[in-house]
Parts: sequence; structure tokens; C-alpha cells
Amino acid sequence: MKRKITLKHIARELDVSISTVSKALKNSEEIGQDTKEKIQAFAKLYNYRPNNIAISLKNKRTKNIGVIIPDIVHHFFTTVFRGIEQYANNKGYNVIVCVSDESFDKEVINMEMLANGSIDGFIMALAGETQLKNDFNHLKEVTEQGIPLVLFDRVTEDVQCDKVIINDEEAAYQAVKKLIASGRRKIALVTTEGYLNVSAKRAEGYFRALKEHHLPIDKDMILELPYQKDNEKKSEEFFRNRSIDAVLCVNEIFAVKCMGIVQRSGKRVPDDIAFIGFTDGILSRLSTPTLSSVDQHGELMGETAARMLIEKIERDHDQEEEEIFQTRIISATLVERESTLGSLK
Amino acid sequence: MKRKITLKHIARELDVSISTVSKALKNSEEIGQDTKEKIQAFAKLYNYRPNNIAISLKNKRTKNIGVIIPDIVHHFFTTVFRGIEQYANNKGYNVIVCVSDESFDKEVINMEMLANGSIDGFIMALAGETQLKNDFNHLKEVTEQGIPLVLFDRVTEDVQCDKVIINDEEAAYQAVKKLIASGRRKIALVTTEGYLNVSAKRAEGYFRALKEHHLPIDKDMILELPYQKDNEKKSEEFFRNRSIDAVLCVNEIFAVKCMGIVQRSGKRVPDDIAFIGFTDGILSRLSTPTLSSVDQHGELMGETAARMLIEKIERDHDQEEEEIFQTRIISATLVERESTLGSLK
DNA sequence: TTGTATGCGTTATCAG
DNA sequence: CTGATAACGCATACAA
Repeated sequence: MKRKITLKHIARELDVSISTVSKALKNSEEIGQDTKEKIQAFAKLYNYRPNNIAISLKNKRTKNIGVIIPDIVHHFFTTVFRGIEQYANNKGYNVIVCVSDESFDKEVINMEMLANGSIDGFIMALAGETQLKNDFNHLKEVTEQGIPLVLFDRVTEDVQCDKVIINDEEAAYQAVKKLIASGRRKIALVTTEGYLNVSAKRAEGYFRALKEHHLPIDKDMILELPYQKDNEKKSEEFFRNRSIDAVLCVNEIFAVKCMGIVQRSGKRVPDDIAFIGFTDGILSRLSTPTLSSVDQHGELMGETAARMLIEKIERDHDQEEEEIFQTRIISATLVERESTLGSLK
Repeated sequence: MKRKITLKHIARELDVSISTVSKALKNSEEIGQDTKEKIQAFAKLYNYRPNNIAISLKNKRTKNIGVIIPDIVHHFFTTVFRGIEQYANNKGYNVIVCVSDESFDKEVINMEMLANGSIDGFIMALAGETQLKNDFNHLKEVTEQGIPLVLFDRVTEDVQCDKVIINDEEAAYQAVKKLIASGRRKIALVTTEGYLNVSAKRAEGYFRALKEHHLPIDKDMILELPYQKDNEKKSEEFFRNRSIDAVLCVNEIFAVKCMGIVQRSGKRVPDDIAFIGFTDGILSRLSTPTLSSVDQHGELMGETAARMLIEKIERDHDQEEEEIFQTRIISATLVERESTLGSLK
């Protein structure tokens, strides 16, 4: 077992000082040609690599960024993560991921753990519980310490930092308009229980489109589903007892589940009912029929967040100018597939 | 902006030495009660937290583990990652993820980056390219340096280390037996192009079941699909020109795609053709019909890998006993759903 | 009971 | 051209 070699080993072996070795390996002009060559050759032979931890301690920069997301199995977050990871890696940063599991406590613990020197900045989407509690002190503490923070998707106005979101309201509005244009009039909304934040904005877009076309807004046409658990019965009951010709769902899972229920009850998609979901993932592409879906461009979102964060990290050290926080809005786009094909009647 | 406070700050402020502060905060018996209280109160007031980096440098342990996977958007890897993250976090470890993107070069670069002190051990699944190249020097270097390594799912016999895999051959065998027991005789296999390793083992199980029941093994009944790209035409052609009454697919994406193709061509699942896939993910649960699928227990796999790794990390430092490497085999289980309901004829 | 010195691996400054 | 020294933040063996 050949342990990692350090500057000290090289110095001792070659009978020079540590600082000479350090400089020689950086190809410093100060060092004589022959000494440099000798040292570089030795270093290469023993495959010397500087120790990241020591460099971090010295530079007070870790080249790590911390990502805290509510759930890694969720396709949207996975996609965002991919965007982050790719961009960050290109820039020489590594990514430490923590999953909050929608729990406030875990989010706090994870943040504190990472904030003590492990990372140069955070990218995160708030846990559901955090949004409910409306307690953002852990975020504020971090920013007050001067650690850059970028929020994406699940954001809050209570914290001053960079943000990346999509135009949820507008995207939902456009989706519903599309449904109306194809002759649908009885349009239901399937959303999350106690729908917050993102879901709420999508609901607003839904309402706006209905209003604009003088269609009635009926709370009875809104189905609220628990976030992670199954609730087939509630959904079945909903569709059984209502006359519905189109549905907007706040995610693709709800959409695909509801399409299944509706089809099993003998109705046809899109002939009898059209469906549009959010999150254009693998489910949308592979369901039968394929699902029209709002693409949230997760990868772009992640890349954008990473770019904003790294800019801030690398600027931070230069000058202490007035902090400017930006909110980037990414335009969602509707991907039309079979579930909205053709007009009604 | 209140910067992070250090032992030195506290020492200066309270006019004591750094080591006194250090000991006081560890509640050492050496320090006088009153000094301890004074120091602890001050530390709490200013929310002192030890710097992770400094501790890492001192202890030569980072409490980070590195995970390198080919793809984070793939459901199976995501699930494994979740198992790793949960277990590691419980044990006080953070997880740094790098995505190799199936590329040999990226895998090497990522490993080298992390191996220079950033992590205490690796968990990884080999990139497709790495398996093709059969070049594992980067893995060997790491293990030679004494960095613990656990491989999962995509493993190789060329590297001496801990491994976690599932009984792919047996699972495929059982799946095909089940198909045969329900009266199916013309059973196709859909696998990855140049099917390696995992896919190869599943193919072996498929062959074994056929042989055991004296069914013909026909290369023409095997469809090879590119890993990530679409190839609808090839699949359509395959199913159009063959008489098939059951299909085993090496992943759920292939299965769902093929079910779609078959259904669009007018055949019925499972009445005319039964389907079984691997990777029991969201697609299997939400496709129409729902897909019978081999559950690889990704989360358990991740947890197991993390447990093995952390055990090794924490033992490593004790004694220099003879290294023992284990291979844990996780039993896959077939989850039966609509796509295999009932017998043929 | 408290403080000093040393080291973890590296870099930067300054002296020789 | 080369080397000694200090510093990053912390822990600890050893003095006082």
C-alpha cells in the first residue's frame, strides 16, 4: 500500500526544502532549471498530487458546492441536479448533495453541517415543511455569514438571495388557453394538497385563463392530492361524479395516474378528456397515450443556478461591492403530445 | 456580515489561550469550572462551530464519501443513491456525487479529483465505456493508496474490493420460468446493444430457463437496443415480423416502449403478449397496463454499499489486519402486475 | 488549571 | 536561486 506522497516527503528525499519543492512544482522562475527538473521528475514518478484539504484550508475555498433538495427520486430535481453537476464540474467544482426529504429539521441539519467550511455556496429548493413553517432563519444565517445562496423552483421572498424559477403562472395560463382553444370548456385542476408556492402559481394561471374566457371558476373542479402517497379512491370518485373534458395537472405523476383512472372507467384520452401535465419527464414521453406536458427545463435551471452561484463565489473574494440579487425566470414550454391531440366534437 | 468565528477569536476576546478554549469547549476536566462556563457561554453566543476543513486536515478523515455513477437521471441509480445518502447521513457522512456519463475519461478525472483528500472512500458503478475498455487502473490506484472502494451493480472481477450486486441471472431465470408456467412459449428478449455484464447475466438466466424447458434458443428472438437513444423503427420491425407471446426486457424503459409499440399494432397486453421488465420504478407502476417488473431493491443496495464502505473506513484506522473483501448479493424479487396477468389460452 | 509547542499539507513572504 | 518562517483552524502532548 503506497500512501499518498506529500511535499515534505519529496523535500526530504531530494534533500531540499519544502518551499523549494512547492515552487518547483509550480514551475516558478525563482528555481534553478536543474533543480526544477529533478523535483518535477521525482514528483511525476511518485504521482504527487496536492492535498485538496490542505489547499482548502489555506485558500479558505473548498471548490465544493452544496446542493440541498427535497427529493432525489423526483425526476424534476434529478434533472436540475444534472444541470448543476455538469456546469459545476466543468468549472472545477464538486457537488455535495443532501436530501431534505421535505423535512424542515433535515434541511436545517444538512445546512449547518455543510456551512461549517465544507462548501463555498449553496443551491437549494425548499422542503415542503419549510415552506409551511415559513421559517427561514437557517437560510438567513448562512447568507449573513457571507455564504452565497441560490434558490431554485421552491423559493421564498423572505430571503435575499439569487433565485431561479420558471414562469409557472404563465405556463399554466397558456396550457389552459390551449385547452380552451381546442373546444374544451369543463376543465379540472389536479394539484397538491394545501397547494403552496409553485402549485399555487399554477392554479393562478388556471384561474386567469378561465376568467379571461368567461368560464366559471368552480372549486368543485379542483382535486387536491397528497404529495407522495397514493390516493386512488379520491381520484376515482372525483372523475366518476363530474362532467370533465380536460384536466390540468401540476405534475406528470398526477397526470398519468389520472389518465389511467379515466381510461379504466371507459373514457378515452384525448377524445373525451384531454390532459396536460407539468414536468416533462420520461413518464410523459412513455405513457399511453403520450402526455402533453409543460417542460420546466430542469437542466437549464440547474445550469443557470450553478452559473449564478459560481459567479458570486468567485467574485465575492475580489471586492466588497453592494450585493445585487437577481431572480432569473426560465420560460417553460408546452410540449404537445397525444393527450391533447385534436379538438373536441 | 458576521464572519465565522474561530477558536483564536474567542481566545483573544476572553484573553485566554487557544488550547484552553479548545479544551473548554470539549468540556475537558482539565479546565476550571468558571473558565469553562465563560468560554462556553461566549461560544454559544457567537454560535461557534468548528471548521470542518481544519478538522479534516488534522484527523486525515473528511467524513465525506464519493459516489460516482454513470447517470443520475436513471431511476435505478437514483434509488441506490438515496439509500447511500440516507445511511451515510445518519452516520455523519456527507456525499459528493459525480456523474461519469458513461464516459471512461470522466470517470477517471472525477476519481482523481476526489482521491486527493476530498473523500474517505468511494462507492461506484462502472461507466459503460470503462466496462468496454476493460481498463481499471484508476480503480486499482485508488485501492492501492488504501482508499476503501465499494462497487455496486456494474462491477468487475479485475478489482479487489467490496461489491454489492443482485442475482441477475437467477432473477431473469425466475422471470422467464414464470412466463413459461403461464403457457408462453415464444419468449423474446430485449436487451442493450453489445449487452455486457448485467445485461449478459440476465440473458444467461433467460437462456437457462428456455433450455430447462426444452424451448429453442433463437438469436432471432433477441432485440438489441441502443442504451440511451430512441430506435422505434428497429423495435417496430422486430415485433411486426415475429410471432411472440412474451417478452423479457432488461429494463423498464425498454419494456414500456415495447408495450406501447405492440399495443399500437393492435395486439393486447397481456392477452396476446406478456411483458416483464427489470427496474421496478415509477414507469412500471404507472404504465398501462401496469408492468410486471424485477425489483432490484436499489435503496437496499445503496444502504448496503454505504454500510460496507463506512465499516471499512472506520476500521481501517485501527489495525492493519489482512484485508477481506466481500461480495454481497441482494435477491431481486419479481413484482407481478397486469402485464403478466392470467395464462395464455 | 492553564499555556506552549508541534503538526496536519500547502502557499506566500521575506531573508539569505 | 534557495530556505526559513508564518499562517490557515484545530487538537494534543507536554510544560509550567
